[in-house]
Amino acid sequence: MSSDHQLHDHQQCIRDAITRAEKICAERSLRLTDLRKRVLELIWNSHRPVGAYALLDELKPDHPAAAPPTIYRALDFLQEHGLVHRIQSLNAFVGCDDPEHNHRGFFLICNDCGNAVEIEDRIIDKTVDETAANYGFEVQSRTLEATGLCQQCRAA
Amino acid sequence: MSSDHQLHDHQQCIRDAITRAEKICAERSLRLTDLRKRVLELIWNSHRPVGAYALLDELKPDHPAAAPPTIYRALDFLQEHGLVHRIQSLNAFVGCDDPEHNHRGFFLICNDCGNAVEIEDRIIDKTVDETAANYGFEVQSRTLEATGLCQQCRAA
DNA sequence: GATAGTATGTTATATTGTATCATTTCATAT
DNA sequence: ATATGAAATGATACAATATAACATACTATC
Repeated sequence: MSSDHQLHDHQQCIRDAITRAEKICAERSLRLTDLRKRVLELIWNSHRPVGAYALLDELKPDHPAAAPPTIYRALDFLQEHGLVHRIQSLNAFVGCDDPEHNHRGFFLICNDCGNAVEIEDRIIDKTVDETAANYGFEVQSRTLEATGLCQQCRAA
Repeated sequence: MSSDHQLHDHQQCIRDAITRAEKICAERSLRLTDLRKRVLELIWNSHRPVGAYALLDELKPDHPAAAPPTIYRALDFLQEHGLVHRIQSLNAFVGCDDPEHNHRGFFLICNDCGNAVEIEDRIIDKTVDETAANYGFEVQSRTLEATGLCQQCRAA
């Protein structure tokens, strides 16, 4: 069945994300603790941005001591090393597909299904930096988030 | 003295913003009440994004009944009609220079002085929309905020 | 196994934002 | 001028998001 296949893909997707994280943390001598790994898994459970308190609720069953700082510290670590991104317009977090490459994503957030896809696009980054430079502004960080309808939801 | 001139410019800038707001509200049969006008003035007191609770504190002396909903309702009104914008990465608000023209700004936020400047740039908007379209995504709203150093602060 | 640095536990609190219902104000029609 | 309905504001309570501060536990290295 297709749903089995999807399910398999989904589980695989999470495992891949964890594998990438483990690789990076090993390379950089970072400690991907059980807690941090678990939070990363929970984030990857969907492609929707997830709020810190939603993660906390999901974490609590198998981690009763979890409190807000627990989550926020794990998220800080994961963000700091590019494993997750924060979606400013939603106060929520998504996994990063490509943590090896230091970057700031461009997020497409579907108003219908809620999924967020991250795009890396050098042209946009360049255009943004150059436009800012025209105003004498030196860009250090970018936040670029668009909401709208994803391909699937437009078709449906 | 230069500071006098600056002060004058600043006061003039606020008055201009209010004048623009009055014009727009008159044209559209909107009610720019004393409260809303006052909140808009407070926002224009600086070019820095201001938080809702900071506005509330500034409002309270001459408006003792003010409570969080007071501010948020005024901000909703002002945003809805393009008179102010929300800076998502700061949970704060800035006045809009060009409320006549329905748009989403591109904000340059200085990490040093805290000022935010709004740019309107059709090329960026177009690039964003087109890039999204390459992924089958139809953009409905954009959030574009860059932090860095403004011209003045780079020079200093 | 002592120690120093990192990570987590624990409690409390700060900050940001809404829900809800009561009251007042305002424009319009009568 | 007043009745009326819609819009705006008052007032109270609370929800949701995020951090401060200090105690304890873990882990790598010596």
